[in-house]
Amino acid sequence: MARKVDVRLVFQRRLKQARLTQELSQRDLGINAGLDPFVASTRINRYEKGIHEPDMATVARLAAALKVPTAYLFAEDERLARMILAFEQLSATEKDQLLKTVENP
Amino acid sequence: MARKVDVRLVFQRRLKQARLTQELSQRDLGINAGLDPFVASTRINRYEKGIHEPDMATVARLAAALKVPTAYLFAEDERLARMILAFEQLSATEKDQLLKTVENP
DNA sequence: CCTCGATACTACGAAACTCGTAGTATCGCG
DNA sequence: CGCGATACTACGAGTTTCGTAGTATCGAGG
Repeated sequence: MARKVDVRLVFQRRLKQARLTQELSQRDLGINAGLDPFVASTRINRYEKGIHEPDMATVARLAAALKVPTAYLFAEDERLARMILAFEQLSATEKDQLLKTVENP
Repeated sequence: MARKVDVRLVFQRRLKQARLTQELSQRDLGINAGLDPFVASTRINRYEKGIHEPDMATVARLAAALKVPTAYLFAEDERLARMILAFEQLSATEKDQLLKTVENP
């Protein structure tokens, strides 16, 4: 029953890592996500450090600014995280095809 | 730029649907997620109706009670949602194999 | 039709949390 | 060292969620 890595830690890690991948400062990420430029740095910092939790709307805007699906930021399992990113790169038909093979036992 | 279905609506929908799939009442879902039995019904109801937002820790416990990955509850895209559920059913080696094929352009 | 149990839902004030403000600390480089 | 950019934080105000205490609705049985 134990062993559940806190989602908040997962969120922090994925947020920071995705930001660094996009080569954005905390401030610029916040601005790109539509936050007031005067508070962008402060708020992103608090989200990455786990001091505060953003609401869902903010999470979605962050994900958009980071060019990742919102779900990615909550993927505890590393393999699932990679799959989410890879899946997004596929065309609609490729997605359908992949689903067809994976969903059938 | 418009067209972003609110994540909150997605969350509400997936939460409710997953609960019905597990054939749980709002109350029982809350209890299974570790909420005080006296407030379980109230709180789950508010989450499903979008009146309040649960914090991340609560979301994770809800996902566990619903037997879905936390990320699933935030998957805006229907195909991605299905993929997340299907992916979880795979063995470790199957996941690795699938990733290998999908991650290579 | 009417009641009863279970399920779904809601108003209200108290408690908990995030917010903006106004900074300080640290890092990289000339 | 000094400067600009980036990272980080204490504090009170404002917002949000919380528990309490219900009411509304639905479905089956009498």
